[in-house]
Amino acid sequence: MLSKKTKYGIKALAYIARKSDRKPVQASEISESENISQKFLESILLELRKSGFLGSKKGKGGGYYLIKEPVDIRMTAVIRVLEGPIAMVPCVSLNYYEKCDDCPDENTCSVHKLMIQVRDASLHVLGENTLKDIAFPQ
Amino acid sequence: MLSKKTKYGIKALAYIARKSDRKPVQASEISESENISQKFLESILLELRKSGFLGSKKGKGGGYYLIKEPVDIRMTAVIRVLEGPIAMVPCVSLNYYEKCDDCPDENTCSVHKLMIQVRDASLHVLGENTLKDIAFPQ
DNA sequence: TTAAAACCTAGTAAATCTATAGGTTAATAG
DNA sequence: CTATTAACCTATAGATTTACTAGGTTTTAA
Repeated sequence: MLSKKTKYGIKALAYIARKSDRKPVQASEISESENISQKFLESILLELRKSGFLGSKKGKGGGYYLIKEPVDIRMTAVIRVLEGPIAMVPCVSLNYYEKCDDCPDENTCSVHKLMIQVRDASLHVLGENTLKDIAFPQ
Repeated sequence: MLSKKTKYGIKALAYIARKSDRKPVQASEISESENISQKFLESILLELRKSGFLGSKKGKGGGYYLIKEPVDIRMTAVIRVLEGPIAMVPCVSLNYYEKCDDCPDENTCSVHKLMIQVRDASLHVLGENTLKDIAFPQ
């Protein structure tokens, strides 16, 4: 399951992307428009800034703005930052690999092979979709 | 993320499927062989029995056995019973649909369309794979 | 009659999620 | 220079979920 944090984060990025003029967008505006608790959203936007998706400007007229073009932001990258691994088990995660306690050998694990397939399928979808695709659906 | 419960459940089913003679398999045997806490495993096997995947026999020589052929057990069905929805958000779940609090209109939600694609990709993989495929990998 | 194994109920420690509270700092407008 | 705005920061807390554990009861076979 996708956490609310990730969901809100994606929605916020899409909202900012849709405001094509490069003027900063305030957290309060996104919060109201997307029905997200403002304080919670602030922490998410902060995280997105720290991880290099957003820039920010303080004070009056300040807010958040995209640093890269929407077409250059893959959804894999966004989800990895906000949610963590895309894989359903750590032992098949490319970016957050962890060995399972219970498995002596991954190659003979019945779950392992299946989860690699699921991971690759998700990875394909999320890697093909960029922020542009989700902010401006056709 | 896949819960341990689901992971253990799949491993247990695969273990039982591999014992091709139809004699009941004890929880203790699976527990030892697959490194799963026995009590926890018992509760999982019980759930799998109640949901129609396994039959059971009490007393000495008792245990759990498959009710259907492995080839007739899709991984979608197993995961839905143990884990719940396959979709990453309830609003795109086929079997566990729920409306989002924050979304006035799903059709204009940027996350919605993306998550439908992810769901369909996962559904395809999990629907193509049966217990036979994961118990007897080639 | 004894042992084995499924079955049942309850509880619990730890982690995670979803925020909220209450401020500080920096930038802008007047 | 001052007031206002909005990002930034730290801490905390309630709710939920996860991953078990404890301690039994019931059924079956030898």
